[in-house]
Amino acid sequence: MHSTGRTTNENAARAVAGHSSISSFLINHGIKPTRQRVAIATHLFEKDQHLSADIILDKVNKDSTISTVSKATVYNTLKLFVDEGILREVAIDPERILFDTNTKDHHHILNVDTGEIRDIEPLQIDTSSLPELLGEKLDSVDLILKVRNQLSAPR
Amino acid sequence: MHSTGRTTNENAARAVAGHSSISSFLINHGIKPTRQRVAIATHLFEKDQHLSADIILDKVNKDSTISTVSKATVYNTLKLFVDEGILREVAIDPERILFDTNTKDHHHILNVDTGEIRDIEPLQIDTSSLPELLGEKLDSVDLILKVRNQLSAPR
DNA sequence: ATTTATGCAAAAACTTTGCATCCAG
DNA sequence: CTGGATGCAAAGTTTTTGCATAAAT
Repeated sequence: MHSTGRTTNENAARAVAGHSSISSFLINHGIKPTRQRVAIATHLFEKDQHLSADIILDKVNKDSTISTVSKATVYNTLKLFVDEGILREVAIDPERILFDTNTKDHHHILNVDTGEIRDIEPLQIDTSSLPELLGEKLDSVDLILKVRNQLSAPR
Repeated sequence: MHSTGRTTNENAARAVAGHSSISSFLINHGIKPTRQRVAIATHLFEKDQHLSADIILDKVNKDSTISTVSKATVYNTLKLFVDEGILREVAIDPERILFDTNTKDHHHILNVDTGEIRDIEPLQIDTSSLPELLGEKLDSVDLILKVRNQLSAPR
């Protein structure tokens, strides 16, 4: 229902590239660009990444060239960004709720040894054996491939 | 490394069916069957289900024909069950960490309107377009299909 | 001036830890 | 007895809420 002809992520990238046009990026999505929100958005959207609420808090308050922010505001702002569709909340690792700045259709690889998360292109999934959805429609497909380091036998 | 010729779930079902042989089920998995653990396991494994820590606490303490249990013990016991492989921690909904009594290979459908979670058989996934895993090996595949109720137009 | 939105301190909810107690050998 | 395991109160984290303040009309 946002009527730009551009995807969210192109906007985000452009906004960051164009430095302080983070503001217009937020405005374009119906979000008032307060100092705190601009500070949070600047750190969030600097690249595609998966961050937890308190990592974001740290980032923002360490480099507080823009503004310092409370924990509550970080949580509230992240929730707002999710509601407005510029950020995605993902349950990749049960240990931590992460926010994913890539809102395009994609899947994840989680290295359970290192905690590293990588984005991958959507894979083909054969849903022909799926039981029919009565009165329901498919909304999204979350796929997480968990991998481990090959510590021992290379074979 | 557990050497019964039976799957975990058959054991669980049998254990519950055979009433107080929950104890032997726990013992078979190297878990000392204390009163608290038996109480928790009895409620957990009564059927395949997805429960959060405090739902389990409620269940156990409401019907405390066996024992009453503190919150901490529920958390510690659940973690123990996960470590011993009779329970699975799943990140299906970012809002809540759930424990899944079905430890067989399977996937999930989450109805985001109702919060209901259903198990489904593993679907075929085409991994041919996957980037190669250098020094890593695939450990598990988590697939969550999110569905919505068809509130409006059926077409 | 009134209304609506914002940001944060405090409260609530969730999870972990340290230690007193229990139990098996 | 003794050593290891157990269970929980209390501490530590994380998240939400309610309200004082700020912005917009």
